[in-house]
Amino acid sequence: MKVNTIIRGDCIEELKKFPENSVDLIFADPPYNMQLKNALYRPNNTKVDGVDDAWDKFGSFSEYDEFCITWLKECKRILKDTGSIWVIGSYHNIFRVGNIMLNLGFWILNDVTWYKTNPMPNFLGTRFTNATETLLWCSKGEKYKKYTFNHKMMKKYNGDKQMTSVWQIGLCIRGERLKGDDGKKAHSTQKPEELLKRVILSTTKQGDLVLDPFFGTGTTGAVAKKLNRNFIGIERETAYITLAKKRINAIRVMFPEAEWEEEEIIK
Amino acid sequence: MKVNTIIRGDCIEELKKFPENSVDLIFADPPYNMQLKNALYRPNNTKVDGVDDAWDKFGSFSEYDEFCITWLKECKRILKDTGSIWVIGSYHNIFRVGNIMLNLGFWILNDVTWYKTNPMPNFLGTRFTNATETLLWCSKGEKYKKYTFNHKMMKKYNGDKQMTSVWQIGLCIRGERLKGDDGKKAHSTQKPEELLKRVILSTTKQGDLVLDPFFGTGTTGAVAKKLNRNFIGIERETAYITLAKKRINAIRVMFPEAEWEEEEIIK
DNA sequence: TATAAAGGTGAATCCGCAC
DNA sequence: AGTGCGGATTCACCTTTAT
Repeated sequence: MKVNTIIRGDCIEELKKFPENSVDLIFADPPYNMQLKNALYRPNNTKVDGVDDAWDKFGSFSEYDEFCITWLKECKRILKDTGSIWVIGSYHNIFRVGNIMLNLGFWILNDVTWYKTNPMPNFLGTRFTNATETLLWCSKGEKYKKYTFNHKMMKKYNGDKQMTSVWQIGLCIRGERLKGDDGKKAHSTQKPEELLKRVILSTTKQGDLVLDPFFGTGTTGAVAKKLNRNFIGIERETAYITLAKKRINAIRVMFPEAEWEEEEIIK
Repeated sequence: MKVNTIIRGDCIEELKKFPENSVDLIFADPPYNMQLKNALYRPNNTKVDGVDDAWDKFGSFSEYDEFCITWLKECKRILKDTGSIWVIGSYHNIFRVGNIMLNLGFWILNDVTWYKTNPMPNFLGTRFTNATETLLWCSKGEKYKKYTFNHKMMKKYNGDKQMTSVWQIGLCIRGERLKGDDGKKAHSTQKPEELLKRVILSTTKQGDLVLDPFFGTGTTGAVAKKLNRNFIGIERETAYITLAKKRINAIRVMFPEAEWEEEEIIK
């Protein structure tokens, strides 16, 4: 299988082509099915640039469920017994996704809270500021206990204290946020590299294969490369693929944390 | 309906006796179905006193689901159109509960993260420290928009900054933790009063009726009384009821925050 | 009496292998 | 599938005991 590449195509169709037990880690950032109805305005009357992409539209819960059941089933099939899977979502979709994953036999290891240091406030004062997204980290099933978890490395990364399931990380903004030719954000839901860094650093070894079925602008690939991991991305939209390729090819720097693992291997 | 009382009986049977549209707020802390298998020991060889109560045992996911569908349906029926419901859970159950609530038409307003300041570590280094529980705050449905939310009060309570969906609160320990005659914790999952304080303060008015279908040792009732709200608790176990009654009868002090609302009403 | 050391504990899906 | 055992493993508090 060719690695460090982006496959252009439909997520489900492409996942079906993977052999069983072939992937070490899956990171999935699926559509959230946000069900946004009306435009949202800030107090100063400027419009909030929300997620209204066609790919985030589903007709009903069951349509969204069907979609998730299908791609998650394929993920389970192609995941190695020692592998694990991460899925990120918000309250709009994570309870449906989590329920499906449990029904498919995935075994939840942690529900990690991405605690945003700079969330968008609730302008109308109708709710608490929605300051989190949730990452579900799961092994292939209850009996698969040999999943990779670099406990000591994450402890070191966290200042010699065991890392908790709450990760305080800022939104992906400014220089890190990819812009299109029009100067606007190229992807509506680009994730911060720090998030992927913790995911990949904690649950893979160097040389492992990381698969991202919703590759977008390639944050997973960029971080995998910086950490000496192999990656495969699946993405439908050519515009995203173009940006991701450019981004990943430009990477020359390695995160120093990638070397920490070597120490463990030598020891 | 008699308020400020504890009903002894089965949660579902008792909920069925409530009239429609009669309750302002529901706080539910249902069994989590933790599925604990073996004993767990700390590195110093002391045994962790885990949750092994009979009330937390369910035969299967579908058995647990059926239970939750039934009591949540009743909750929806008896909730006022201006009311809202909170359900707390961990990753063991919250994805099933959340999925069911969505299917029943509840409308998620926030998924609040209880970020524990002093969680129990993962002793064997097999996962991240599980540092959170999740509270789902929902209105009766998408079209019910007149739910109570004391935005200004919570902002004041939070040092004049809008409160976010992440609440850093310690575990219920020491003096606050109710003990039995044997000196051991009376209830295995007693919640901190600070958690209920934020729930009741933010989403009810003085004099409102708060219902807790899994009353336990009565944290909801105690906080409701301190905040000048009425409460009804449903609880099956006599031992818990005895403790809760004693606890609530002993309360003479009011949380000063209860008075804040009067200011709003006067204004 | 003051300070230090030791002990207790919390909604926890917490190991791996040999026999 | 169950049992037994060697070995690696923890954070923030507060309470109790020791120096």
